[in-house]
Amino acid sequence: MAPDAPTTARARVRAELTAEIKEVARRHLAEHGAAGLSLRAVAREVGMVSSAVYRYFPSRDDLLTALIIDAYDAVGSVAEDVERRGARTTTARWVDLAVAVREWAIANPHEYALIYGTPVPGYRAPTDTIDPAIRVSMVVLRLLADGVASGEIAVGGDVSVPRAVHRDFAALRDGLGLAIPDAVLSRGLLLWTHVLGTISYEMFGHLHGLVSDLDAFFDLQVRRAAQMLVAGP
Amino acid sequence: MAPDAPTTARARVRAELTAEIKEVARRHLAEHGAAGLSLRAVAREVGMVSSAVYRYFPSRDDLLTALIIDAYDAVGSVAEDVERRGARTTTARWVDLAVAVREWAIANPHEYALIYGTPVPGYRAPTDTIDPAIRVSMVVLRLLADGVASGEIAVGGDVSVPRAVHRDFAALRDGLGLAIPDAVLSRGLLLWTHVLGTISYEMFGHLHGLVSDLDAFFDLQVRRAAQMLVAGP
DNA sequence: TGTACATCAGTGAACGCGCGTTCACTGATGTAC
DNA sequence: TGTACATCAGTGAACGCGCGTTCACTGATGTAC
Repeated sequence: MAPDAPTTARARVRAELTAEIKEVARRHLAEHGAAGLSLRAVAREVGMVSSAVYRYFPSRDDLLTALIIDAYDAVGSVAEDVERRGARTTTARWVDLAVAVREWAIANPHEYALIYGTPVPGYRAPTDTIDPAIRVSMVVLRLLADGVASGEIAVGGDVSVPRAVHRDFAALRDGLGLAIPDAVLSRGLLLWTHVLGTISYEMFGHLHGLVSDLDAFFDLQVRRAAQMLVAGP
Repeated sequence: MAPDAPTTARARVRAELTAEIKEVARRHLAEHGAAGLSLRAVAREVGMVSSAVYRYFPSRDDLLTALIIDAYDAVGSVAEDVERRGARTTTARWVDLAVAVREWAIANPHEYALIYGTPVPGYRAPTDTIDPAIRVSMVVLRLLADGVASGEIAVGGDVSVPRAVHRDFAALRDGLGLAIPDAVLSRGLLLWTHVLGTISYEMFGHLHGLVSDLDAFFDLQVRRAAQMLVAGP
């Protein structure tokens, strides 16, 4: 988190205020959405004049970027923490991971929307967001590789993957040094997309009126996804 | 579409202008997002003074509601049209349906975001949106029922569904008069969520840099989903 | 340890902009007799 | 077919608001000698 322990009093206050601005901005995000995030309103609540915020963030977009990075890091470390909690079966890991991500989303709906919802119009994500953005995916991919290595995930037979997709899969596999056959990669991505799709469906209100016990529904669907993952093909 | 053929010249002009306002608003939506949709900007482009728009839509939210209903109706009729194009195998219908929805999304990215992305903050959808909203789901559910009836979809054995979820599934089934066992309903929803999840992933930029041939990737994933759907359990 | 200077945080005013919505009004279109 | 009246579309000004960003400035904190 902190790159260096702040030495001087001024540096310490600066770090604290930066954190406070982000904290208030996160709350405003929750109330008015990303497009309605206003520097002036944040400044008002922090107790600064609006121009003072520019000492901390050079523009509104930079503040937004900081929030996006924090959100990716938050859900990323949630995922990593779950994985650290002991080595169990592939299906149990899958279910725990999905449940943890959903719980984070429910606890932080607007931060979820910020990273998995509609992109903020006019906003171009800088390259700083790439590394935090892939942390969750990395956890999923390691889970797939472990499952293949342990034999829990049945690789399955003849899945013909188009050449272009095979190249993408190979690049992903080799770039990360993870041994995941095309068939498993395809299946894993399919089922993980389902997990995030279900969370989005729930968060964005599409299950309203259809599903009454959302916890039970999610649990059921994620367990079935885990079964499909290991069963093959 | 039109509830009644407009009789008088005034009524005809009114219908035309209402359509034109929506058309311009749709374009603005595409450029600035839902939160940035401005009545004044739309009025300016239509060539009216801003207050004149209030003759057609009583508020900004009503204009937004009209756009949301139109978007649901557009993708709904795309789905229904695909289904009307002859009766074939369940897997072929599934793939065609998914591909058609994705093509609509690519052609109308901001209308897709409007209905499947982050909800507009502060906007509460009125009940008028419910019926158009479920058209696509209805097509999917009919496809599941047909697949079960024809025997193409293997029902599979012992899927234990929690009581609460079973009640929701039963309500859905009975409300629509479609014979879809719990196991198939669960699997169908799981895989359809994957389809929309993959489309959202692509539309919202999460596959950028990972997948180069998006058409081939989507095609592969959707075919695999179709196989999983019919295979059971 | 003390002083001189540089750096930084925060102020307050201003620029120029856009927004949704209301209201009294003019003039055109439609309707009833 | 012609006239009197009601309805409707569109105008233009106004209200009250909020926004991001810049800039010259004061005063406090940190640093080098």
